[in-house]
Amino acid sequence: MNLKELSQTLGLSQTTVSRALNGYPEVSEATRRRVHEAAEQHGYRPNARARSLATGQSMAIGHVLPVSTQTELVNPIFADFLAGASETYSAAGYNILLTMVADRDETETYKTMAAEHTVDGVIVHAPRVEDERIELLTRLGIPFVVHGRSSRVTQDYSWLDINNKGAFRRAADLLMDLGHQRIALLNGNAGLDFATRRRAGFVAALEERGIAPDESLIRHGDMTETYGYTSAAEMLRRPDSPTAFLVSSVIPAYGVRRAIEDAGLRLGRDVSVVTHDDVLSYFGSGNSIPGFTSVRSPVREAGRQAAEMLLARIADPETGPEHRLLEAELTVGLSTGPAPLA
Amino acid sequence: MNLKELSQTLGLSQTTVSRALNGYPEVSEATRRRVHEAAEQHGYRPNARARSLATGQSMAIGHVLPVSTQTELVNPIFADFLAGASETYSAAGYNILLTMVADRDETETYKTMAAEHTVDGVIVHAPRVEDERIELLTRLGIPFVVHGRSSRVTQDYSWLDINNKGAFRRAADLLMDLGHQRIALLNGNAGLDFATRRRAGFVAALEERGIAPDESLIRHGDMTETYGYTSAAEMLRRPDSPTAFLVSSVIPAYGVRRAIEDAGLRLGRDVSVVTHDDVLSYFGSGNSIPGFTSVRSPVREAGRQAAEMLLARIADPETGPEHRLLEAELTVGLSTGPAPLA
DNA sequence: GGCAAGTCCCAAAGCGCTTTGAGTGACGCG
DNA sequence: CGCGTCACTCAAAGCGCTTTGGGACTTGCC
Repeated sequence: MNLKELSQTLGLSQTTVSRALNGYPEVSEATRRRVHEAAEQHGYRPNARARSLATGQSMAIGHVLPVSTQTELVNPIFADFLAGASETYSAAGYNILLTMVADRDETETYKTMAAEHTVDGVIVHAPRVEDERIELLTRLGIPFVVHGRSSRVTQDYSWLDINNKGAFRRAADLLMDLGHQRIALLNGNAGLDFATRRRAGFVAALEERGIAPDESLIRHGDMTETYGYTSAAEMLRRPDSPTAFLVSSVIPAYGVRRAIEDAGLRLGRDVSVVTHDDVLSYFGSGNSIPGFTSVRSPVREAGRQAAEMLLARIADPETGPEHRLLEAELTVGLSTGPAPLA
Repeated sequence: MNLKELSQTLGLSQTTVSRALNGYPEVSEATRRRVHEAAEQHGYRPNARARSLATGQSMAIGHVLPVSTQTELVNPIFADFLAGASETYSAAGYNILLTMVADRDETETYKTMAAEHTVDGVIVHAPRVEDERIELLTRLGIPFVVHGRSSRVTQDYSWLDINNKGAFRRAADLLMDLGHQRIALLNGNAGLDFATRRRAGFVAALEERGIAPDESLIRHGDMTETYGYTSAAEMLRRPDSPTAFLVSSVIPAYGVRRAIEDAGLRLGRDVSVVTHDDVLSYFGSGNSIPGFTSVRSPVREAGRQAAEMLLARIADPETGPEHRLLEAELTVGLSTGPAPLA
């Protein structure tokens, strides 16, 4: 059943039926009701392709997820972020157009999206310190919101980020308050903006207390369990092993935990761990005592809000860029304790 | 730049330009080259919306991911599955249209997709034992492939599954070979088909050796870390606590591990754990010794293959349904050992 | 009663592409 | 030289919707 057929059965023109369905005021209430009933009865829904062509809107938002070239890793936080965004979209009738590409092919994907008009807007994930995508999207004229920020980009753009620097500064402060002096940082991939900010927060906290950060205790890498395990195992073998770890995600934190236990040490007593936890739904602490002390931020909520910001920009491109900084909260769990006496 | 403009600059008709670009034989090589060069130079790409309307294909595949109503959980294996599928799609010019909905709203989503012609095909995720979506999609005439199976559906349909029953039978056999008699099963959500099959494999293995399965040692639930932790903690407090756990995913397995350690026991010595591991990229064991003994199956590869099957069906709807059963492999890690003497 | 304003509805023109059906010119052959 | 065949190219008709620009018919007011 298409519009033509529906209007014929109703004895009305396509115009009137279309207007009735789309809530235009030029249609009497009686007609509108008739039309709605007939549409309901025949199961009529406007063909999305035709509608898109006519309106010029595709009612789809592009999400381009980078797949790490090294480990083929898809960061699991994306699933929760998308779940949040999806709520906002479906309420507004938008769909998610998902593309997963090796990170170096991303710009090509955006160009295609722009040229083929496949999406009405884009969320930029995992921005790098210097990210050419922002300039590219601006040039292409596609509305976008960045999940995170790109420190070295000078132009103004919409972003939603969590206070990574503040979060890691506080986490480091907590550990130092507990007496820890040798703290390792297992960070995300170098080049990613959030990793840089976390590192900056960590380093700032140390330096404030007159501790020189030890480069050999700072690592960057894809946030896998193995990364956490191997890094921690190696560091714990050293004579001057760290007494605490600050870990960028709960997944490698589990690896760190495994390394600690393998070394015959006890988590929270011999070695402390603070993790950044993006409140992943499958690690939800439910009603049990939280395993890890962590700085947590609600990814799902971030997804919801980023989507809102984007839809607002699409609806009114005139409004200037918007910025939102979400704070992470520090939750003390069982993985931290006073530094052991040397 | 659209087709009309491009053809004008070239002094050709739209037909010829379109044909040249789409590789039809009626165009001379010289003309084709000229057209391609001009397209390249002006950055012309056909408008996807217009093309879709004209061809009747939307070049998008729908993936409807269920979000658990209880825990708001998005199963993280989807990320890897999608990454695999995405490879196949992008090679063929297809996009992923992602929808995340509370599991009970799924049928509505499919109806909308069918009525609005938003997708050319669909992958069905997380099928239940009795899943009305299969009948619905058949009726709607949307090509689909099920990732998993639905045991009580009698009609024939395309699916790609792993041998869940066989995998859990072998895992249980391994544990019993090691002398374990009291084995707990932390399964996925009841009602999900794979959970039923895993349970069946587990129960069959036990009964083959004359062991009556103890219902109080079998649990169903969303596969979170907390689920693993609380279930195991509770079971380990009992006087007749299990000496081994068979866990449906690596995430709750980490919870089980935590419970074991909290109880002052040692994993792999006092208590054994075998987990089903979907080879999640972020748990990639890399070059470290695998932490858990596990039955593993390559989700990413499953995504790739399921996508291939679907595209084949779309290309030629005449071919009958296809079935693929992938085997899981049993990898022995450090989490299993002989049953402790009573 | 006449006119303006309001209400409701319509025909037709796009949106940018693919594809049908036809036409034109060049060429080879008898 | 005339005719049939290729090899290319074209104009125009959709695809199914939205939206412009009116038109017809009521109603209200002077």
